[in-house]
Amino acid sequence: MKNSFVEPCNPGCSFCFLNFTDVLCKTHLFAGVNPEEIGRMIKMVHHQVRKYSKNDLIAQSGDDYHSLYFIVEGNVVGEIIDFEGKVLRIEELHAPDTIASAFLFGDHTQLPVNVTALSDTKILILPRQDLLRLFRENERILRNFLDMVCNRTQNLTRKIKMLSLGSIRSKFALHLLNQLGKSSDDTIILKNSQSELAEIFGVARPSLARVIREMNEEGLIRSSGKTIKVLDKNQLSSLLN
Amino acid sequence: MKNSFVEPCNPGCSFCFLNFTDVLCKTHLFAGVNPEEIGRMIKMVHHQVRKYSKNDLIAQSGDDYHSLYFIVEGNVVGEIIDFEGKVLRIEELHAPDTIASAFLFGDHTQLPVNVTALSDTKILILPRQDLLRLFRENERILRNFLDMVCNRTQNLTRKIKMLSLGSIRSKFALHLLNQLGKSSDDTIILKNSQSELAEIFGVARPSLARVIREMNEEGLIRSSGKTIKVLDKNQLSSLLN
DNA sequence: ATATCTTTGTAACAAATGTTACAAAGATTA
DNA sequence: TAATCTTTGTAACATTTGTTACAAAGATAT
Repeated sequence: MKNSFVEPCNPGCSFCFLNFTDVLCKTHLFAGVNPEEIGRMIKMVHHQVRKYSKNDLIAQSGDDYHSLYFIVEGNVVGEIIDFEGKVLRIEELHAPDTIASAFLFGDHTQLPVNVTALSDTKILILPRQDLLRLFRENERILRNFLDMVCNRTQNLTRKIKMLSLGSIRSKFALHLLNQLGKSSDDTIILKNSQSELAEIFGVARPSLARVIREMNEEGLIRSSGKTIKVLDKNQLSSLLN
Repeated sequence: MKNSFVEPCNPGCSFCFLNFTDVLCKTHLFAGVNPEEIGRMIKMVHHQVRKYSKNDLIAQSGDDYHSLYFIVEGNVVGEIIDFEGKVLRIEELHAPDTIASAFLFGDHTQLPVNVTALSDTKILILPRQDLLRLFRENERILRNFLDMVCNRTQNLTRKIKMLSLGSIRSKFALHLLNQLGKSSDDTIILKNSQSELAEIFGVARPSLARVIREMNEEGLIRSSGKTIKVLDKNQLSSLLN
């Protein structure tokens, strides 16, 4: 595991991030920056690599999140603890994800979750001020960060649009119209199973199946398995009100 | 309306943004930057002020959004047009809002809506590259932009959490626990009417009223009007699974 | 081909939510 | 105070969705 050929970034550095520049250039933040340049950039600013063992607490709900945490090795989980001490909600992150980048700026920088190591994990830590310095030094890194947050905003917005639609019928209609948008053909081949779609919509699988059958009976679509032909686009889009 | 004392920012400038620095310093992006500095910064980069009359189309769905649009005067609306030409969804923006800042970066920079002037409107336009230049020149502006997008991400995430909860009961429980979070007292005074809450939750108002009555009957809460005392915090939080 | 697993289709019933309508209680204004 | 408007509480009924269970159809591995 340990790479004995890597010189530490400075004489006091006991466990150097330079072991992980190949991982870092796979993160969104450093995409398109070559490993040498990443090394040069990070050496310029304050940084730290920390090792955690399985089940170690990496960060605690309520902590002020003033540094960006990159997972360079391992897996972590975000958990909310309720009043009784029970675990409530879980999101898993894997190596080369970035932890909670949306909480590094904005009015509330307190973490909303406990972050725990699921396996032996190594984290590169960059203080907020030093990340800002990287933004000034390398516009590509700034662009990458802006792309990350804007992409997330767009995804969240899409998800809210989906969840805001009242009925299963309208959620499915939105999904069909989105898939249709690209091609001029009226036939769609679903990429997800019914179970997956039901999960995305936040509904029960048999309920989705029933709605699909009803839409067939009413002549809105003609479906068989994953292949669906849209027969009445206008009526579908009128479901989105 | 016209301020005859303002010198244009350059000799070729027919309608100068310098009329609006007092508006711009109220935008999130330029918050904390004084009007003189805003003037100095914007003069350095490409920019444009455009006037629109009521009902003018400002930007069209599908347009590549390569410049940031500031509303310095007036009101606009974002609309989605369906296959039949009917207007589907509406969001209003007012003077000093910024239009669609989440679509200036990321993988998809095509606008998802038509933007139309609701009244006589003036828009300051800053190309993406020039906004990036402002970010390099003034860290406060960069911080403001990062704060804006991160705040939005946090809000959207909260909203998704709310919408993902299946039942009205659990949505109301989450709302109560959020309000409670700050104070150590167990009594809450709701800030919204039932109708507003129902709107936020995306449910029907009488349905919410029914759920509140049931939670009273079961001894979870004791409510009368907008005053609610939480009696069983543990059971409330167990609704969030 | 057989066995096994996953996906899809369906039905019966339970539970939750929406709809509509109206009355009571507060709040506001003349 | 009276009149009016808004908010809240409630009931009856319709509609939608969830739950559970099972069968049929595909897919995959042996």
